[in-house]
Amino acid sequence: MKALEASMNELMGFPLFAGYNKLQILDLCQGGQIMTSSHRDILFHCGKEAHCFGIVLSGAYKLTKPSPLGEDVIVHFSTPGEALAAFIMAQPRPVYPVSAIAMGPSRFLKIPKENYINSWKSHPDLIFRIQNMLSSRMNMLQDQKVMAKSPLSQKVAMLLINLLDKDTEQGNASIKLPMTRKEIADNLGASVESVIRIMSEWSKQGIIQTADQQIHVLKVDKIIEHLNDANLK
Amino acid sequence: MKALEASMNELMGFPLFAGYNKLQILDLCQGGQIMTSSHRDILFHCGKEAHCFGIVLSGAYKLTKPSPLGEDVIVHFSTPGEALAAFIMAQPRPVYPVSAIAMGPSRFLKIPKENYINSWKSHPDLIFRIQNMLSSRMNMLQDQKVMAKSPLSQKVAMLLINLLDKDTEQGNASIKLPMTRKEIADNLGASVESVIRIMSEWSKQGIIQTADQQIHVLKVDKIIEHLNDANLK
DNA sequence: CGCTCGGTTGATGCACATCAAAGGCTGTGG
DNA sequence: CCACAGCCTTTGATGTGCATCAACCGAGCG
Repeated sequence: MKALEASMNELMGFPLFAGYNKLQILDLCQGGQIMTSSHRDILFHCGKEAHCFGIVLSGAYKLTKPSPLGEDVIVHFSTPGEALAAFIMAQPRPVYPVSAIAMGPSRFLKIPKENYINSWKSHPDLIFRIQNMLSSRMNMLQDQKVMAKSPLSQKVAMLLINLLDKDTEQGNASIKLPMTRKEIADNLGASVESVIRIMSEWSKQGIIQTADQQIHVLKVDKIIEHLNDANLK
Repeated sequence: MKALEASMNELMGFPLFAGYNKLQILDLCQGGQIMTSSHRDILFHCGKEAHCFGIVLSGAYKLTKPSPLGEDVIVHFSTPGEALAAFIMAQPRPVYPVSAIAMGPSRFLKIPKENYINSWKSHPDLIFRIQNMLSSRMNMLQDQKVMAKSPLSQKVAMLLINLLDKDTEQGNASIKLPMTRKEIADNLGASVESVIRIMSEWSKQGIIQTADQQIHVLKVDKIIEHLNDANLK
């Protein structure tokens, strides 16, 4: 738990706080703490009562939920600038619907629930931005649901596209967060082996390339093409 | 499009407006129209610009989205009291992310977008209720995602439980909306035939019973048991 | 050096989708 | 009033995408 000031630059860069000045942000985040997590550290547990919400500062967190079969399913990947658990603060006695686990070293600004109910509530524009975040996350979930009957390779393609950083330069792009095949599988509801079979095929074809947990997409158009193609492979 | 007054009783009964009086509700809904839909009427189309949001008054609507394979996937079933498209009103130029189609005769209160941005926005409690609706819908989507690897029969069981009306009397309950097996399949990302095979088995065992599109669950505990059971069937 | 973790590959089987065919039911138009 | 077209349900036969099981390898690490 370090000083809030130190991360002010990051905070001011996030769309969530666009147009707010330093003082306003300090007020909104007062009493907040900066949590630094190592790889696989757990930020909060699914099912526990939620006293805080917060914002991802750096790195990434995966949001997981235990399946009836014991293994954890990854519901969402959260990247810097995203708000976590803000959506449930409006409930009388909120409970985390998922667990949050760090993927590599990450940092998180943890803010007390009271702030949301007191100061955030009186900023309708802020609440609207939260609402937009939430609705865009729901959209992603719906899009995934729509692909339920598509072949696994298309689901993988979709996931890659969604996670791509937009610094595309001539059809070349990469995914910032360190992601294992298992995590991809856990997100898609598939088995590791199946994901590997698909992705190593793409590696051979030079469409993607993995180095040190970082996935680079060399031929974005090929992936998109695959996404739209009716014929599988 | 009938007078708003006529449906005031319904509106006042919804949790969304709990604690609000007639005048306040009239103000919030001013300029609204009551749409009456017949079976399979389309309320709005996925992809069209959204000038209105609204509230389901009676009957039910299914929210669908076209899949890459052409067929429509059902993303959600909306029942009376639920708000539709309210979540996206905060966007500068909102577009319906799904289509809404009536299941049997239904009624819908259609409210202009401006109301949300003007009058609704200044009622933080109202916005919080909307946010809670949205987050509970997202929870359902997440729960479904978690069951991705479970056998189909458990997914069907889960769906039935979620749709059950809570007027349970000695393990007997029923689902209000008229639902075909195809709609269940379209919601679960399965084929009609598979759903039928599962449900007719349950019918034979006297666990459920269908009459005139209404599904009655005679032995709720059996369904719940099936949901938790590790062994499939 | 044993350990865990991530990736990879092959063999086998099963839960579903798919295809096909048929009967009941409702509404619609000639 | 009958014919016809849709829609919903059902049942059986056949095929397949992917899970599962079982190994094995290389790399980082205490």
